[in-house]
Amino acid sequence: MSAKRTLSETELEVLKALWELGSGTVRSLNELLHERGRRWAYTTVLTLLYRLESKGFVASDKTAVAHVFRPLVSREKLLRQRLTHLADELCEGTATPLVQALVEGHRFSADEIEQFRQMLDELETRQASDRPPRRTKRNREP
Amino acid sequence: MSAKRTLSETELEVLKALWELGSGTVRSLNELLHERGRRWAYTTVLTLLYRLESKGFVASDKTAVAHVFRPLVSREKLLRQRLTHLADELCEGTATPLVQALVEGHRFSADEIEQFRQMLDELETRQASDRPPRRTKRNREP
DNA sequence: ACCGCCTACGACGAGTTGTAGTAGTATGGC
DNA sequence: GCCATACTACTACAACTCGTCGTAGGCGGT
Repeated sequence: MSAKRTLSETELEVLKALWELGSGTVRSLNELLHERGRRWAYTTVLTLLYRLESKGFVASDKTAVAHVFRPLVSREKLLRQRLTHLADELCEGTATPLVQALVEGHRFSADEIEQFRQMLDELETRQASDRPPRRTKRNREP
Repeated sequence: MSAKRTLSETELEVLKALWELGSGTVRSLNELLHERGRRWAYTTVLTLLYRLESKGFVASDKTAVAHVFRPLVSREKLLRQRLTHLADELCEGTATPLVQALVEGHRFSADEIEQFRQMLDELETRQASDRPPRRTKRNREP
């Protein structure tokens, strides 16, 4: 129940497998991981899932005999979490230096750059019009 | 000599103090940290500096009696490093999802957005001249 | 020769990680 | 109804990291 924010290497690997499957039992996850080259004992995967659960990254449906695990955080959410953490750690919470470091540290194609421009456009109009509360994905009529 | 990439909380705190000072002895660093509320024994700071050194984040000039430590990585470099690691971990090395997560997860001012546009412009021209390998629909204009 | 500062190294308990084993429970086939 | 099987809950444990020093020994000034 203690929501810790750090994932070990192996825990992340299991979480990624879970993202791939959407959801699954220990067995199905272990099979997928086996294909990926991970030769783990069944209980090892189980342990990792427990740890993921106690850290708040996955949840399990325990109605069936074999519990079905599902991710509680998406890759995108985890990314946002990590980026926020990074901003807090190194930039007093501001994100601008992150953007800067990103564009300086990576080579983007012209297409990607164009895509970023569109993201900026969209962001701008959204923030300009969508002033009041908090945007969820519920869009009203077109 | 083993270049490890992880920094503990306290190690990062010392590194940040070192960034602030530019460079400094154990004593000067400890004084700064003391002002920041960190009540550490002298040798604690020394130990943390050793660990930072062995991980490749700082170096020391040992000619004087009191060794003078200096950072080997800037905040920007560390940021880039972390972002690259994040991309490798979660996005198979691609950085685009990071950009996406950044703009989705943070609220930027109009000024910042404008600034990002300029960064994109600059990036584009730099990459266009810097290297002519990839011909996409990049439309040049007079 | 002594004082004070400095470094090199060891230490140590708490927590995390990787990797299971085991004991006990529920279930489906006969 | 009973047994083999599959599954979970719990325990284990060595290696490693972290936070936090303590101590022994060297050197340069008075």
